[in-house]
Amino acid sequence: MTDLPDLADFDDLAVQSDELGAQEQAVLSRLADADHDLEATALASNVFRVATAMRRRLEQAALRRAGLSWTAFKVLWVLWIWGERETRFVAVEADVTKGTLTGVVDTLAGRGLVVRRRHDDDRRLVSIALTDAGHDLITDTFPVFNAEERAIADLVAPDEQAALVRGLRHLVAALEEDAP
Amino acid sequence: MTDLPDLADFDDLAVQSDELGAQEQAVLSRLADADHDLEATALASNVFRVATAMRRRLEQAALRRAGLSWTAFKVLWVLWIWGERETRFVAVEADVTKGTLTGVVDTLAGRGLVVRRRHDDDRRLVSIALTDAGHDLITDTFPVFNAEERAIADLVAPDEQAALVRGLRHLVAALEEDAP
DNA sequence: GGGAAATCGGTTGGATCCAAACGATAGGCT
DNA sequence: AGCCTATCGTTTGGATCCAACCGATTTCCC
Repeated sequence: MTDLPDLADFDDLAVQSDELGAQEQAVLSRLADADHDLEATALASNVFRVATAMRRRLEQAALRRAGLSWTAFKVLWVLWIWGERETRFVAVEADVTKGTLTGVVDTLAGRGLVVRRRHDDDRRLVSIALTDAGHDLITDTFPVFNAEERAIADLVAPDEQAALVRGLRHLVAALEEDAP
Repeated sequence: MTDLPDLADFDDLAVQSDELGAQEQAVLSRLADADHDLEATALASNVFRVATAMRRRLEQAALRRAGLSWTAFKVLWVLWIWGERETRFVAVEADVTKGTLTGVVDTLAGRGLVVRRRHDDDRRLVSIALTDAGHDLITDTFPVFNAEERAIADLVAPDEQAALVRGLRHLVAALEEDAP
């Protein structure tokens, strides 16, 4: 097989702006002549790149030391915010399926961070609550997490940050309203 | 145990704007008195909510029918954009670890969608390429995926979409530059 | 030429993640 | 009272996901 080119070989691709990363440049090259919507791709791909980079930073800076996965943290946080809640509610708030939540709660319960309680009257329902250890862990971890959120937010100017939040809220609302 | 409150019980929480969802309202209630940066939380949480909702829509509308997971699709797409590439390159572009990529490529190779080739000269290296079947699948799937990206982008006004993309690109660049 | 360090892709162990199905339970209707 | 439908949380099967580690290979230095 012939020698494979280096990524740097693509620096000479025509671009719309020097803001674009190499991946977007390659996409332009590949798709520009075709019936593809690059602006739409730009929105989606940049949302995902931001989300992935932010999550990685937050996991490294705040969750690793606490030994928490992303979703485990979200579950503790939802219970901290809302108090003892039923499984179906926590799954919605943590944005995972009930099946996934069962597994994550198994892990947290195994560490003594949460407990499950069967509902007295409707025995289909199970509620989940933080233990003292779980409460201590989330109150220790959240400030570190929030400080890193602040550090990330400070990477852009205040007015741009506000504009981003506004636009993202509009998009979230529209996505949730437009859901089938 | 006492009756657990309904989610609707929280509608009376004081809020900054009727744009806020119930979760942001609960966060305000819980955290507003404490040493927490809600604006920073707003940026991060809205990025993640948009990313999760978009991914769900794109998976439902375009990837499910093709039987592709999110990362499987990304791998096919990266190989389609860049051509045959080494494992280390594809892992970076698809934004997963080499270990994860190995598993995903196992799955795709098992379906006859990609092949692995050992490098002639440097026998540490393995490159991955689309098969004809893989090429057909990505060229069939991507237009559907892109149309859904367009439908999502059209949920906000063109000027707001442009502002979002610009802000997100700045944040991506800043995050990647600020990485340790 | 030989040894040390670095890199590569893959393996290990354990956790997450989903859709679909299941058993248990509740509510409505006849 | 009995049957049917719906809901709940869990289980199943299989895929993804990571950090850490491993064997194989390459490169560099003495």
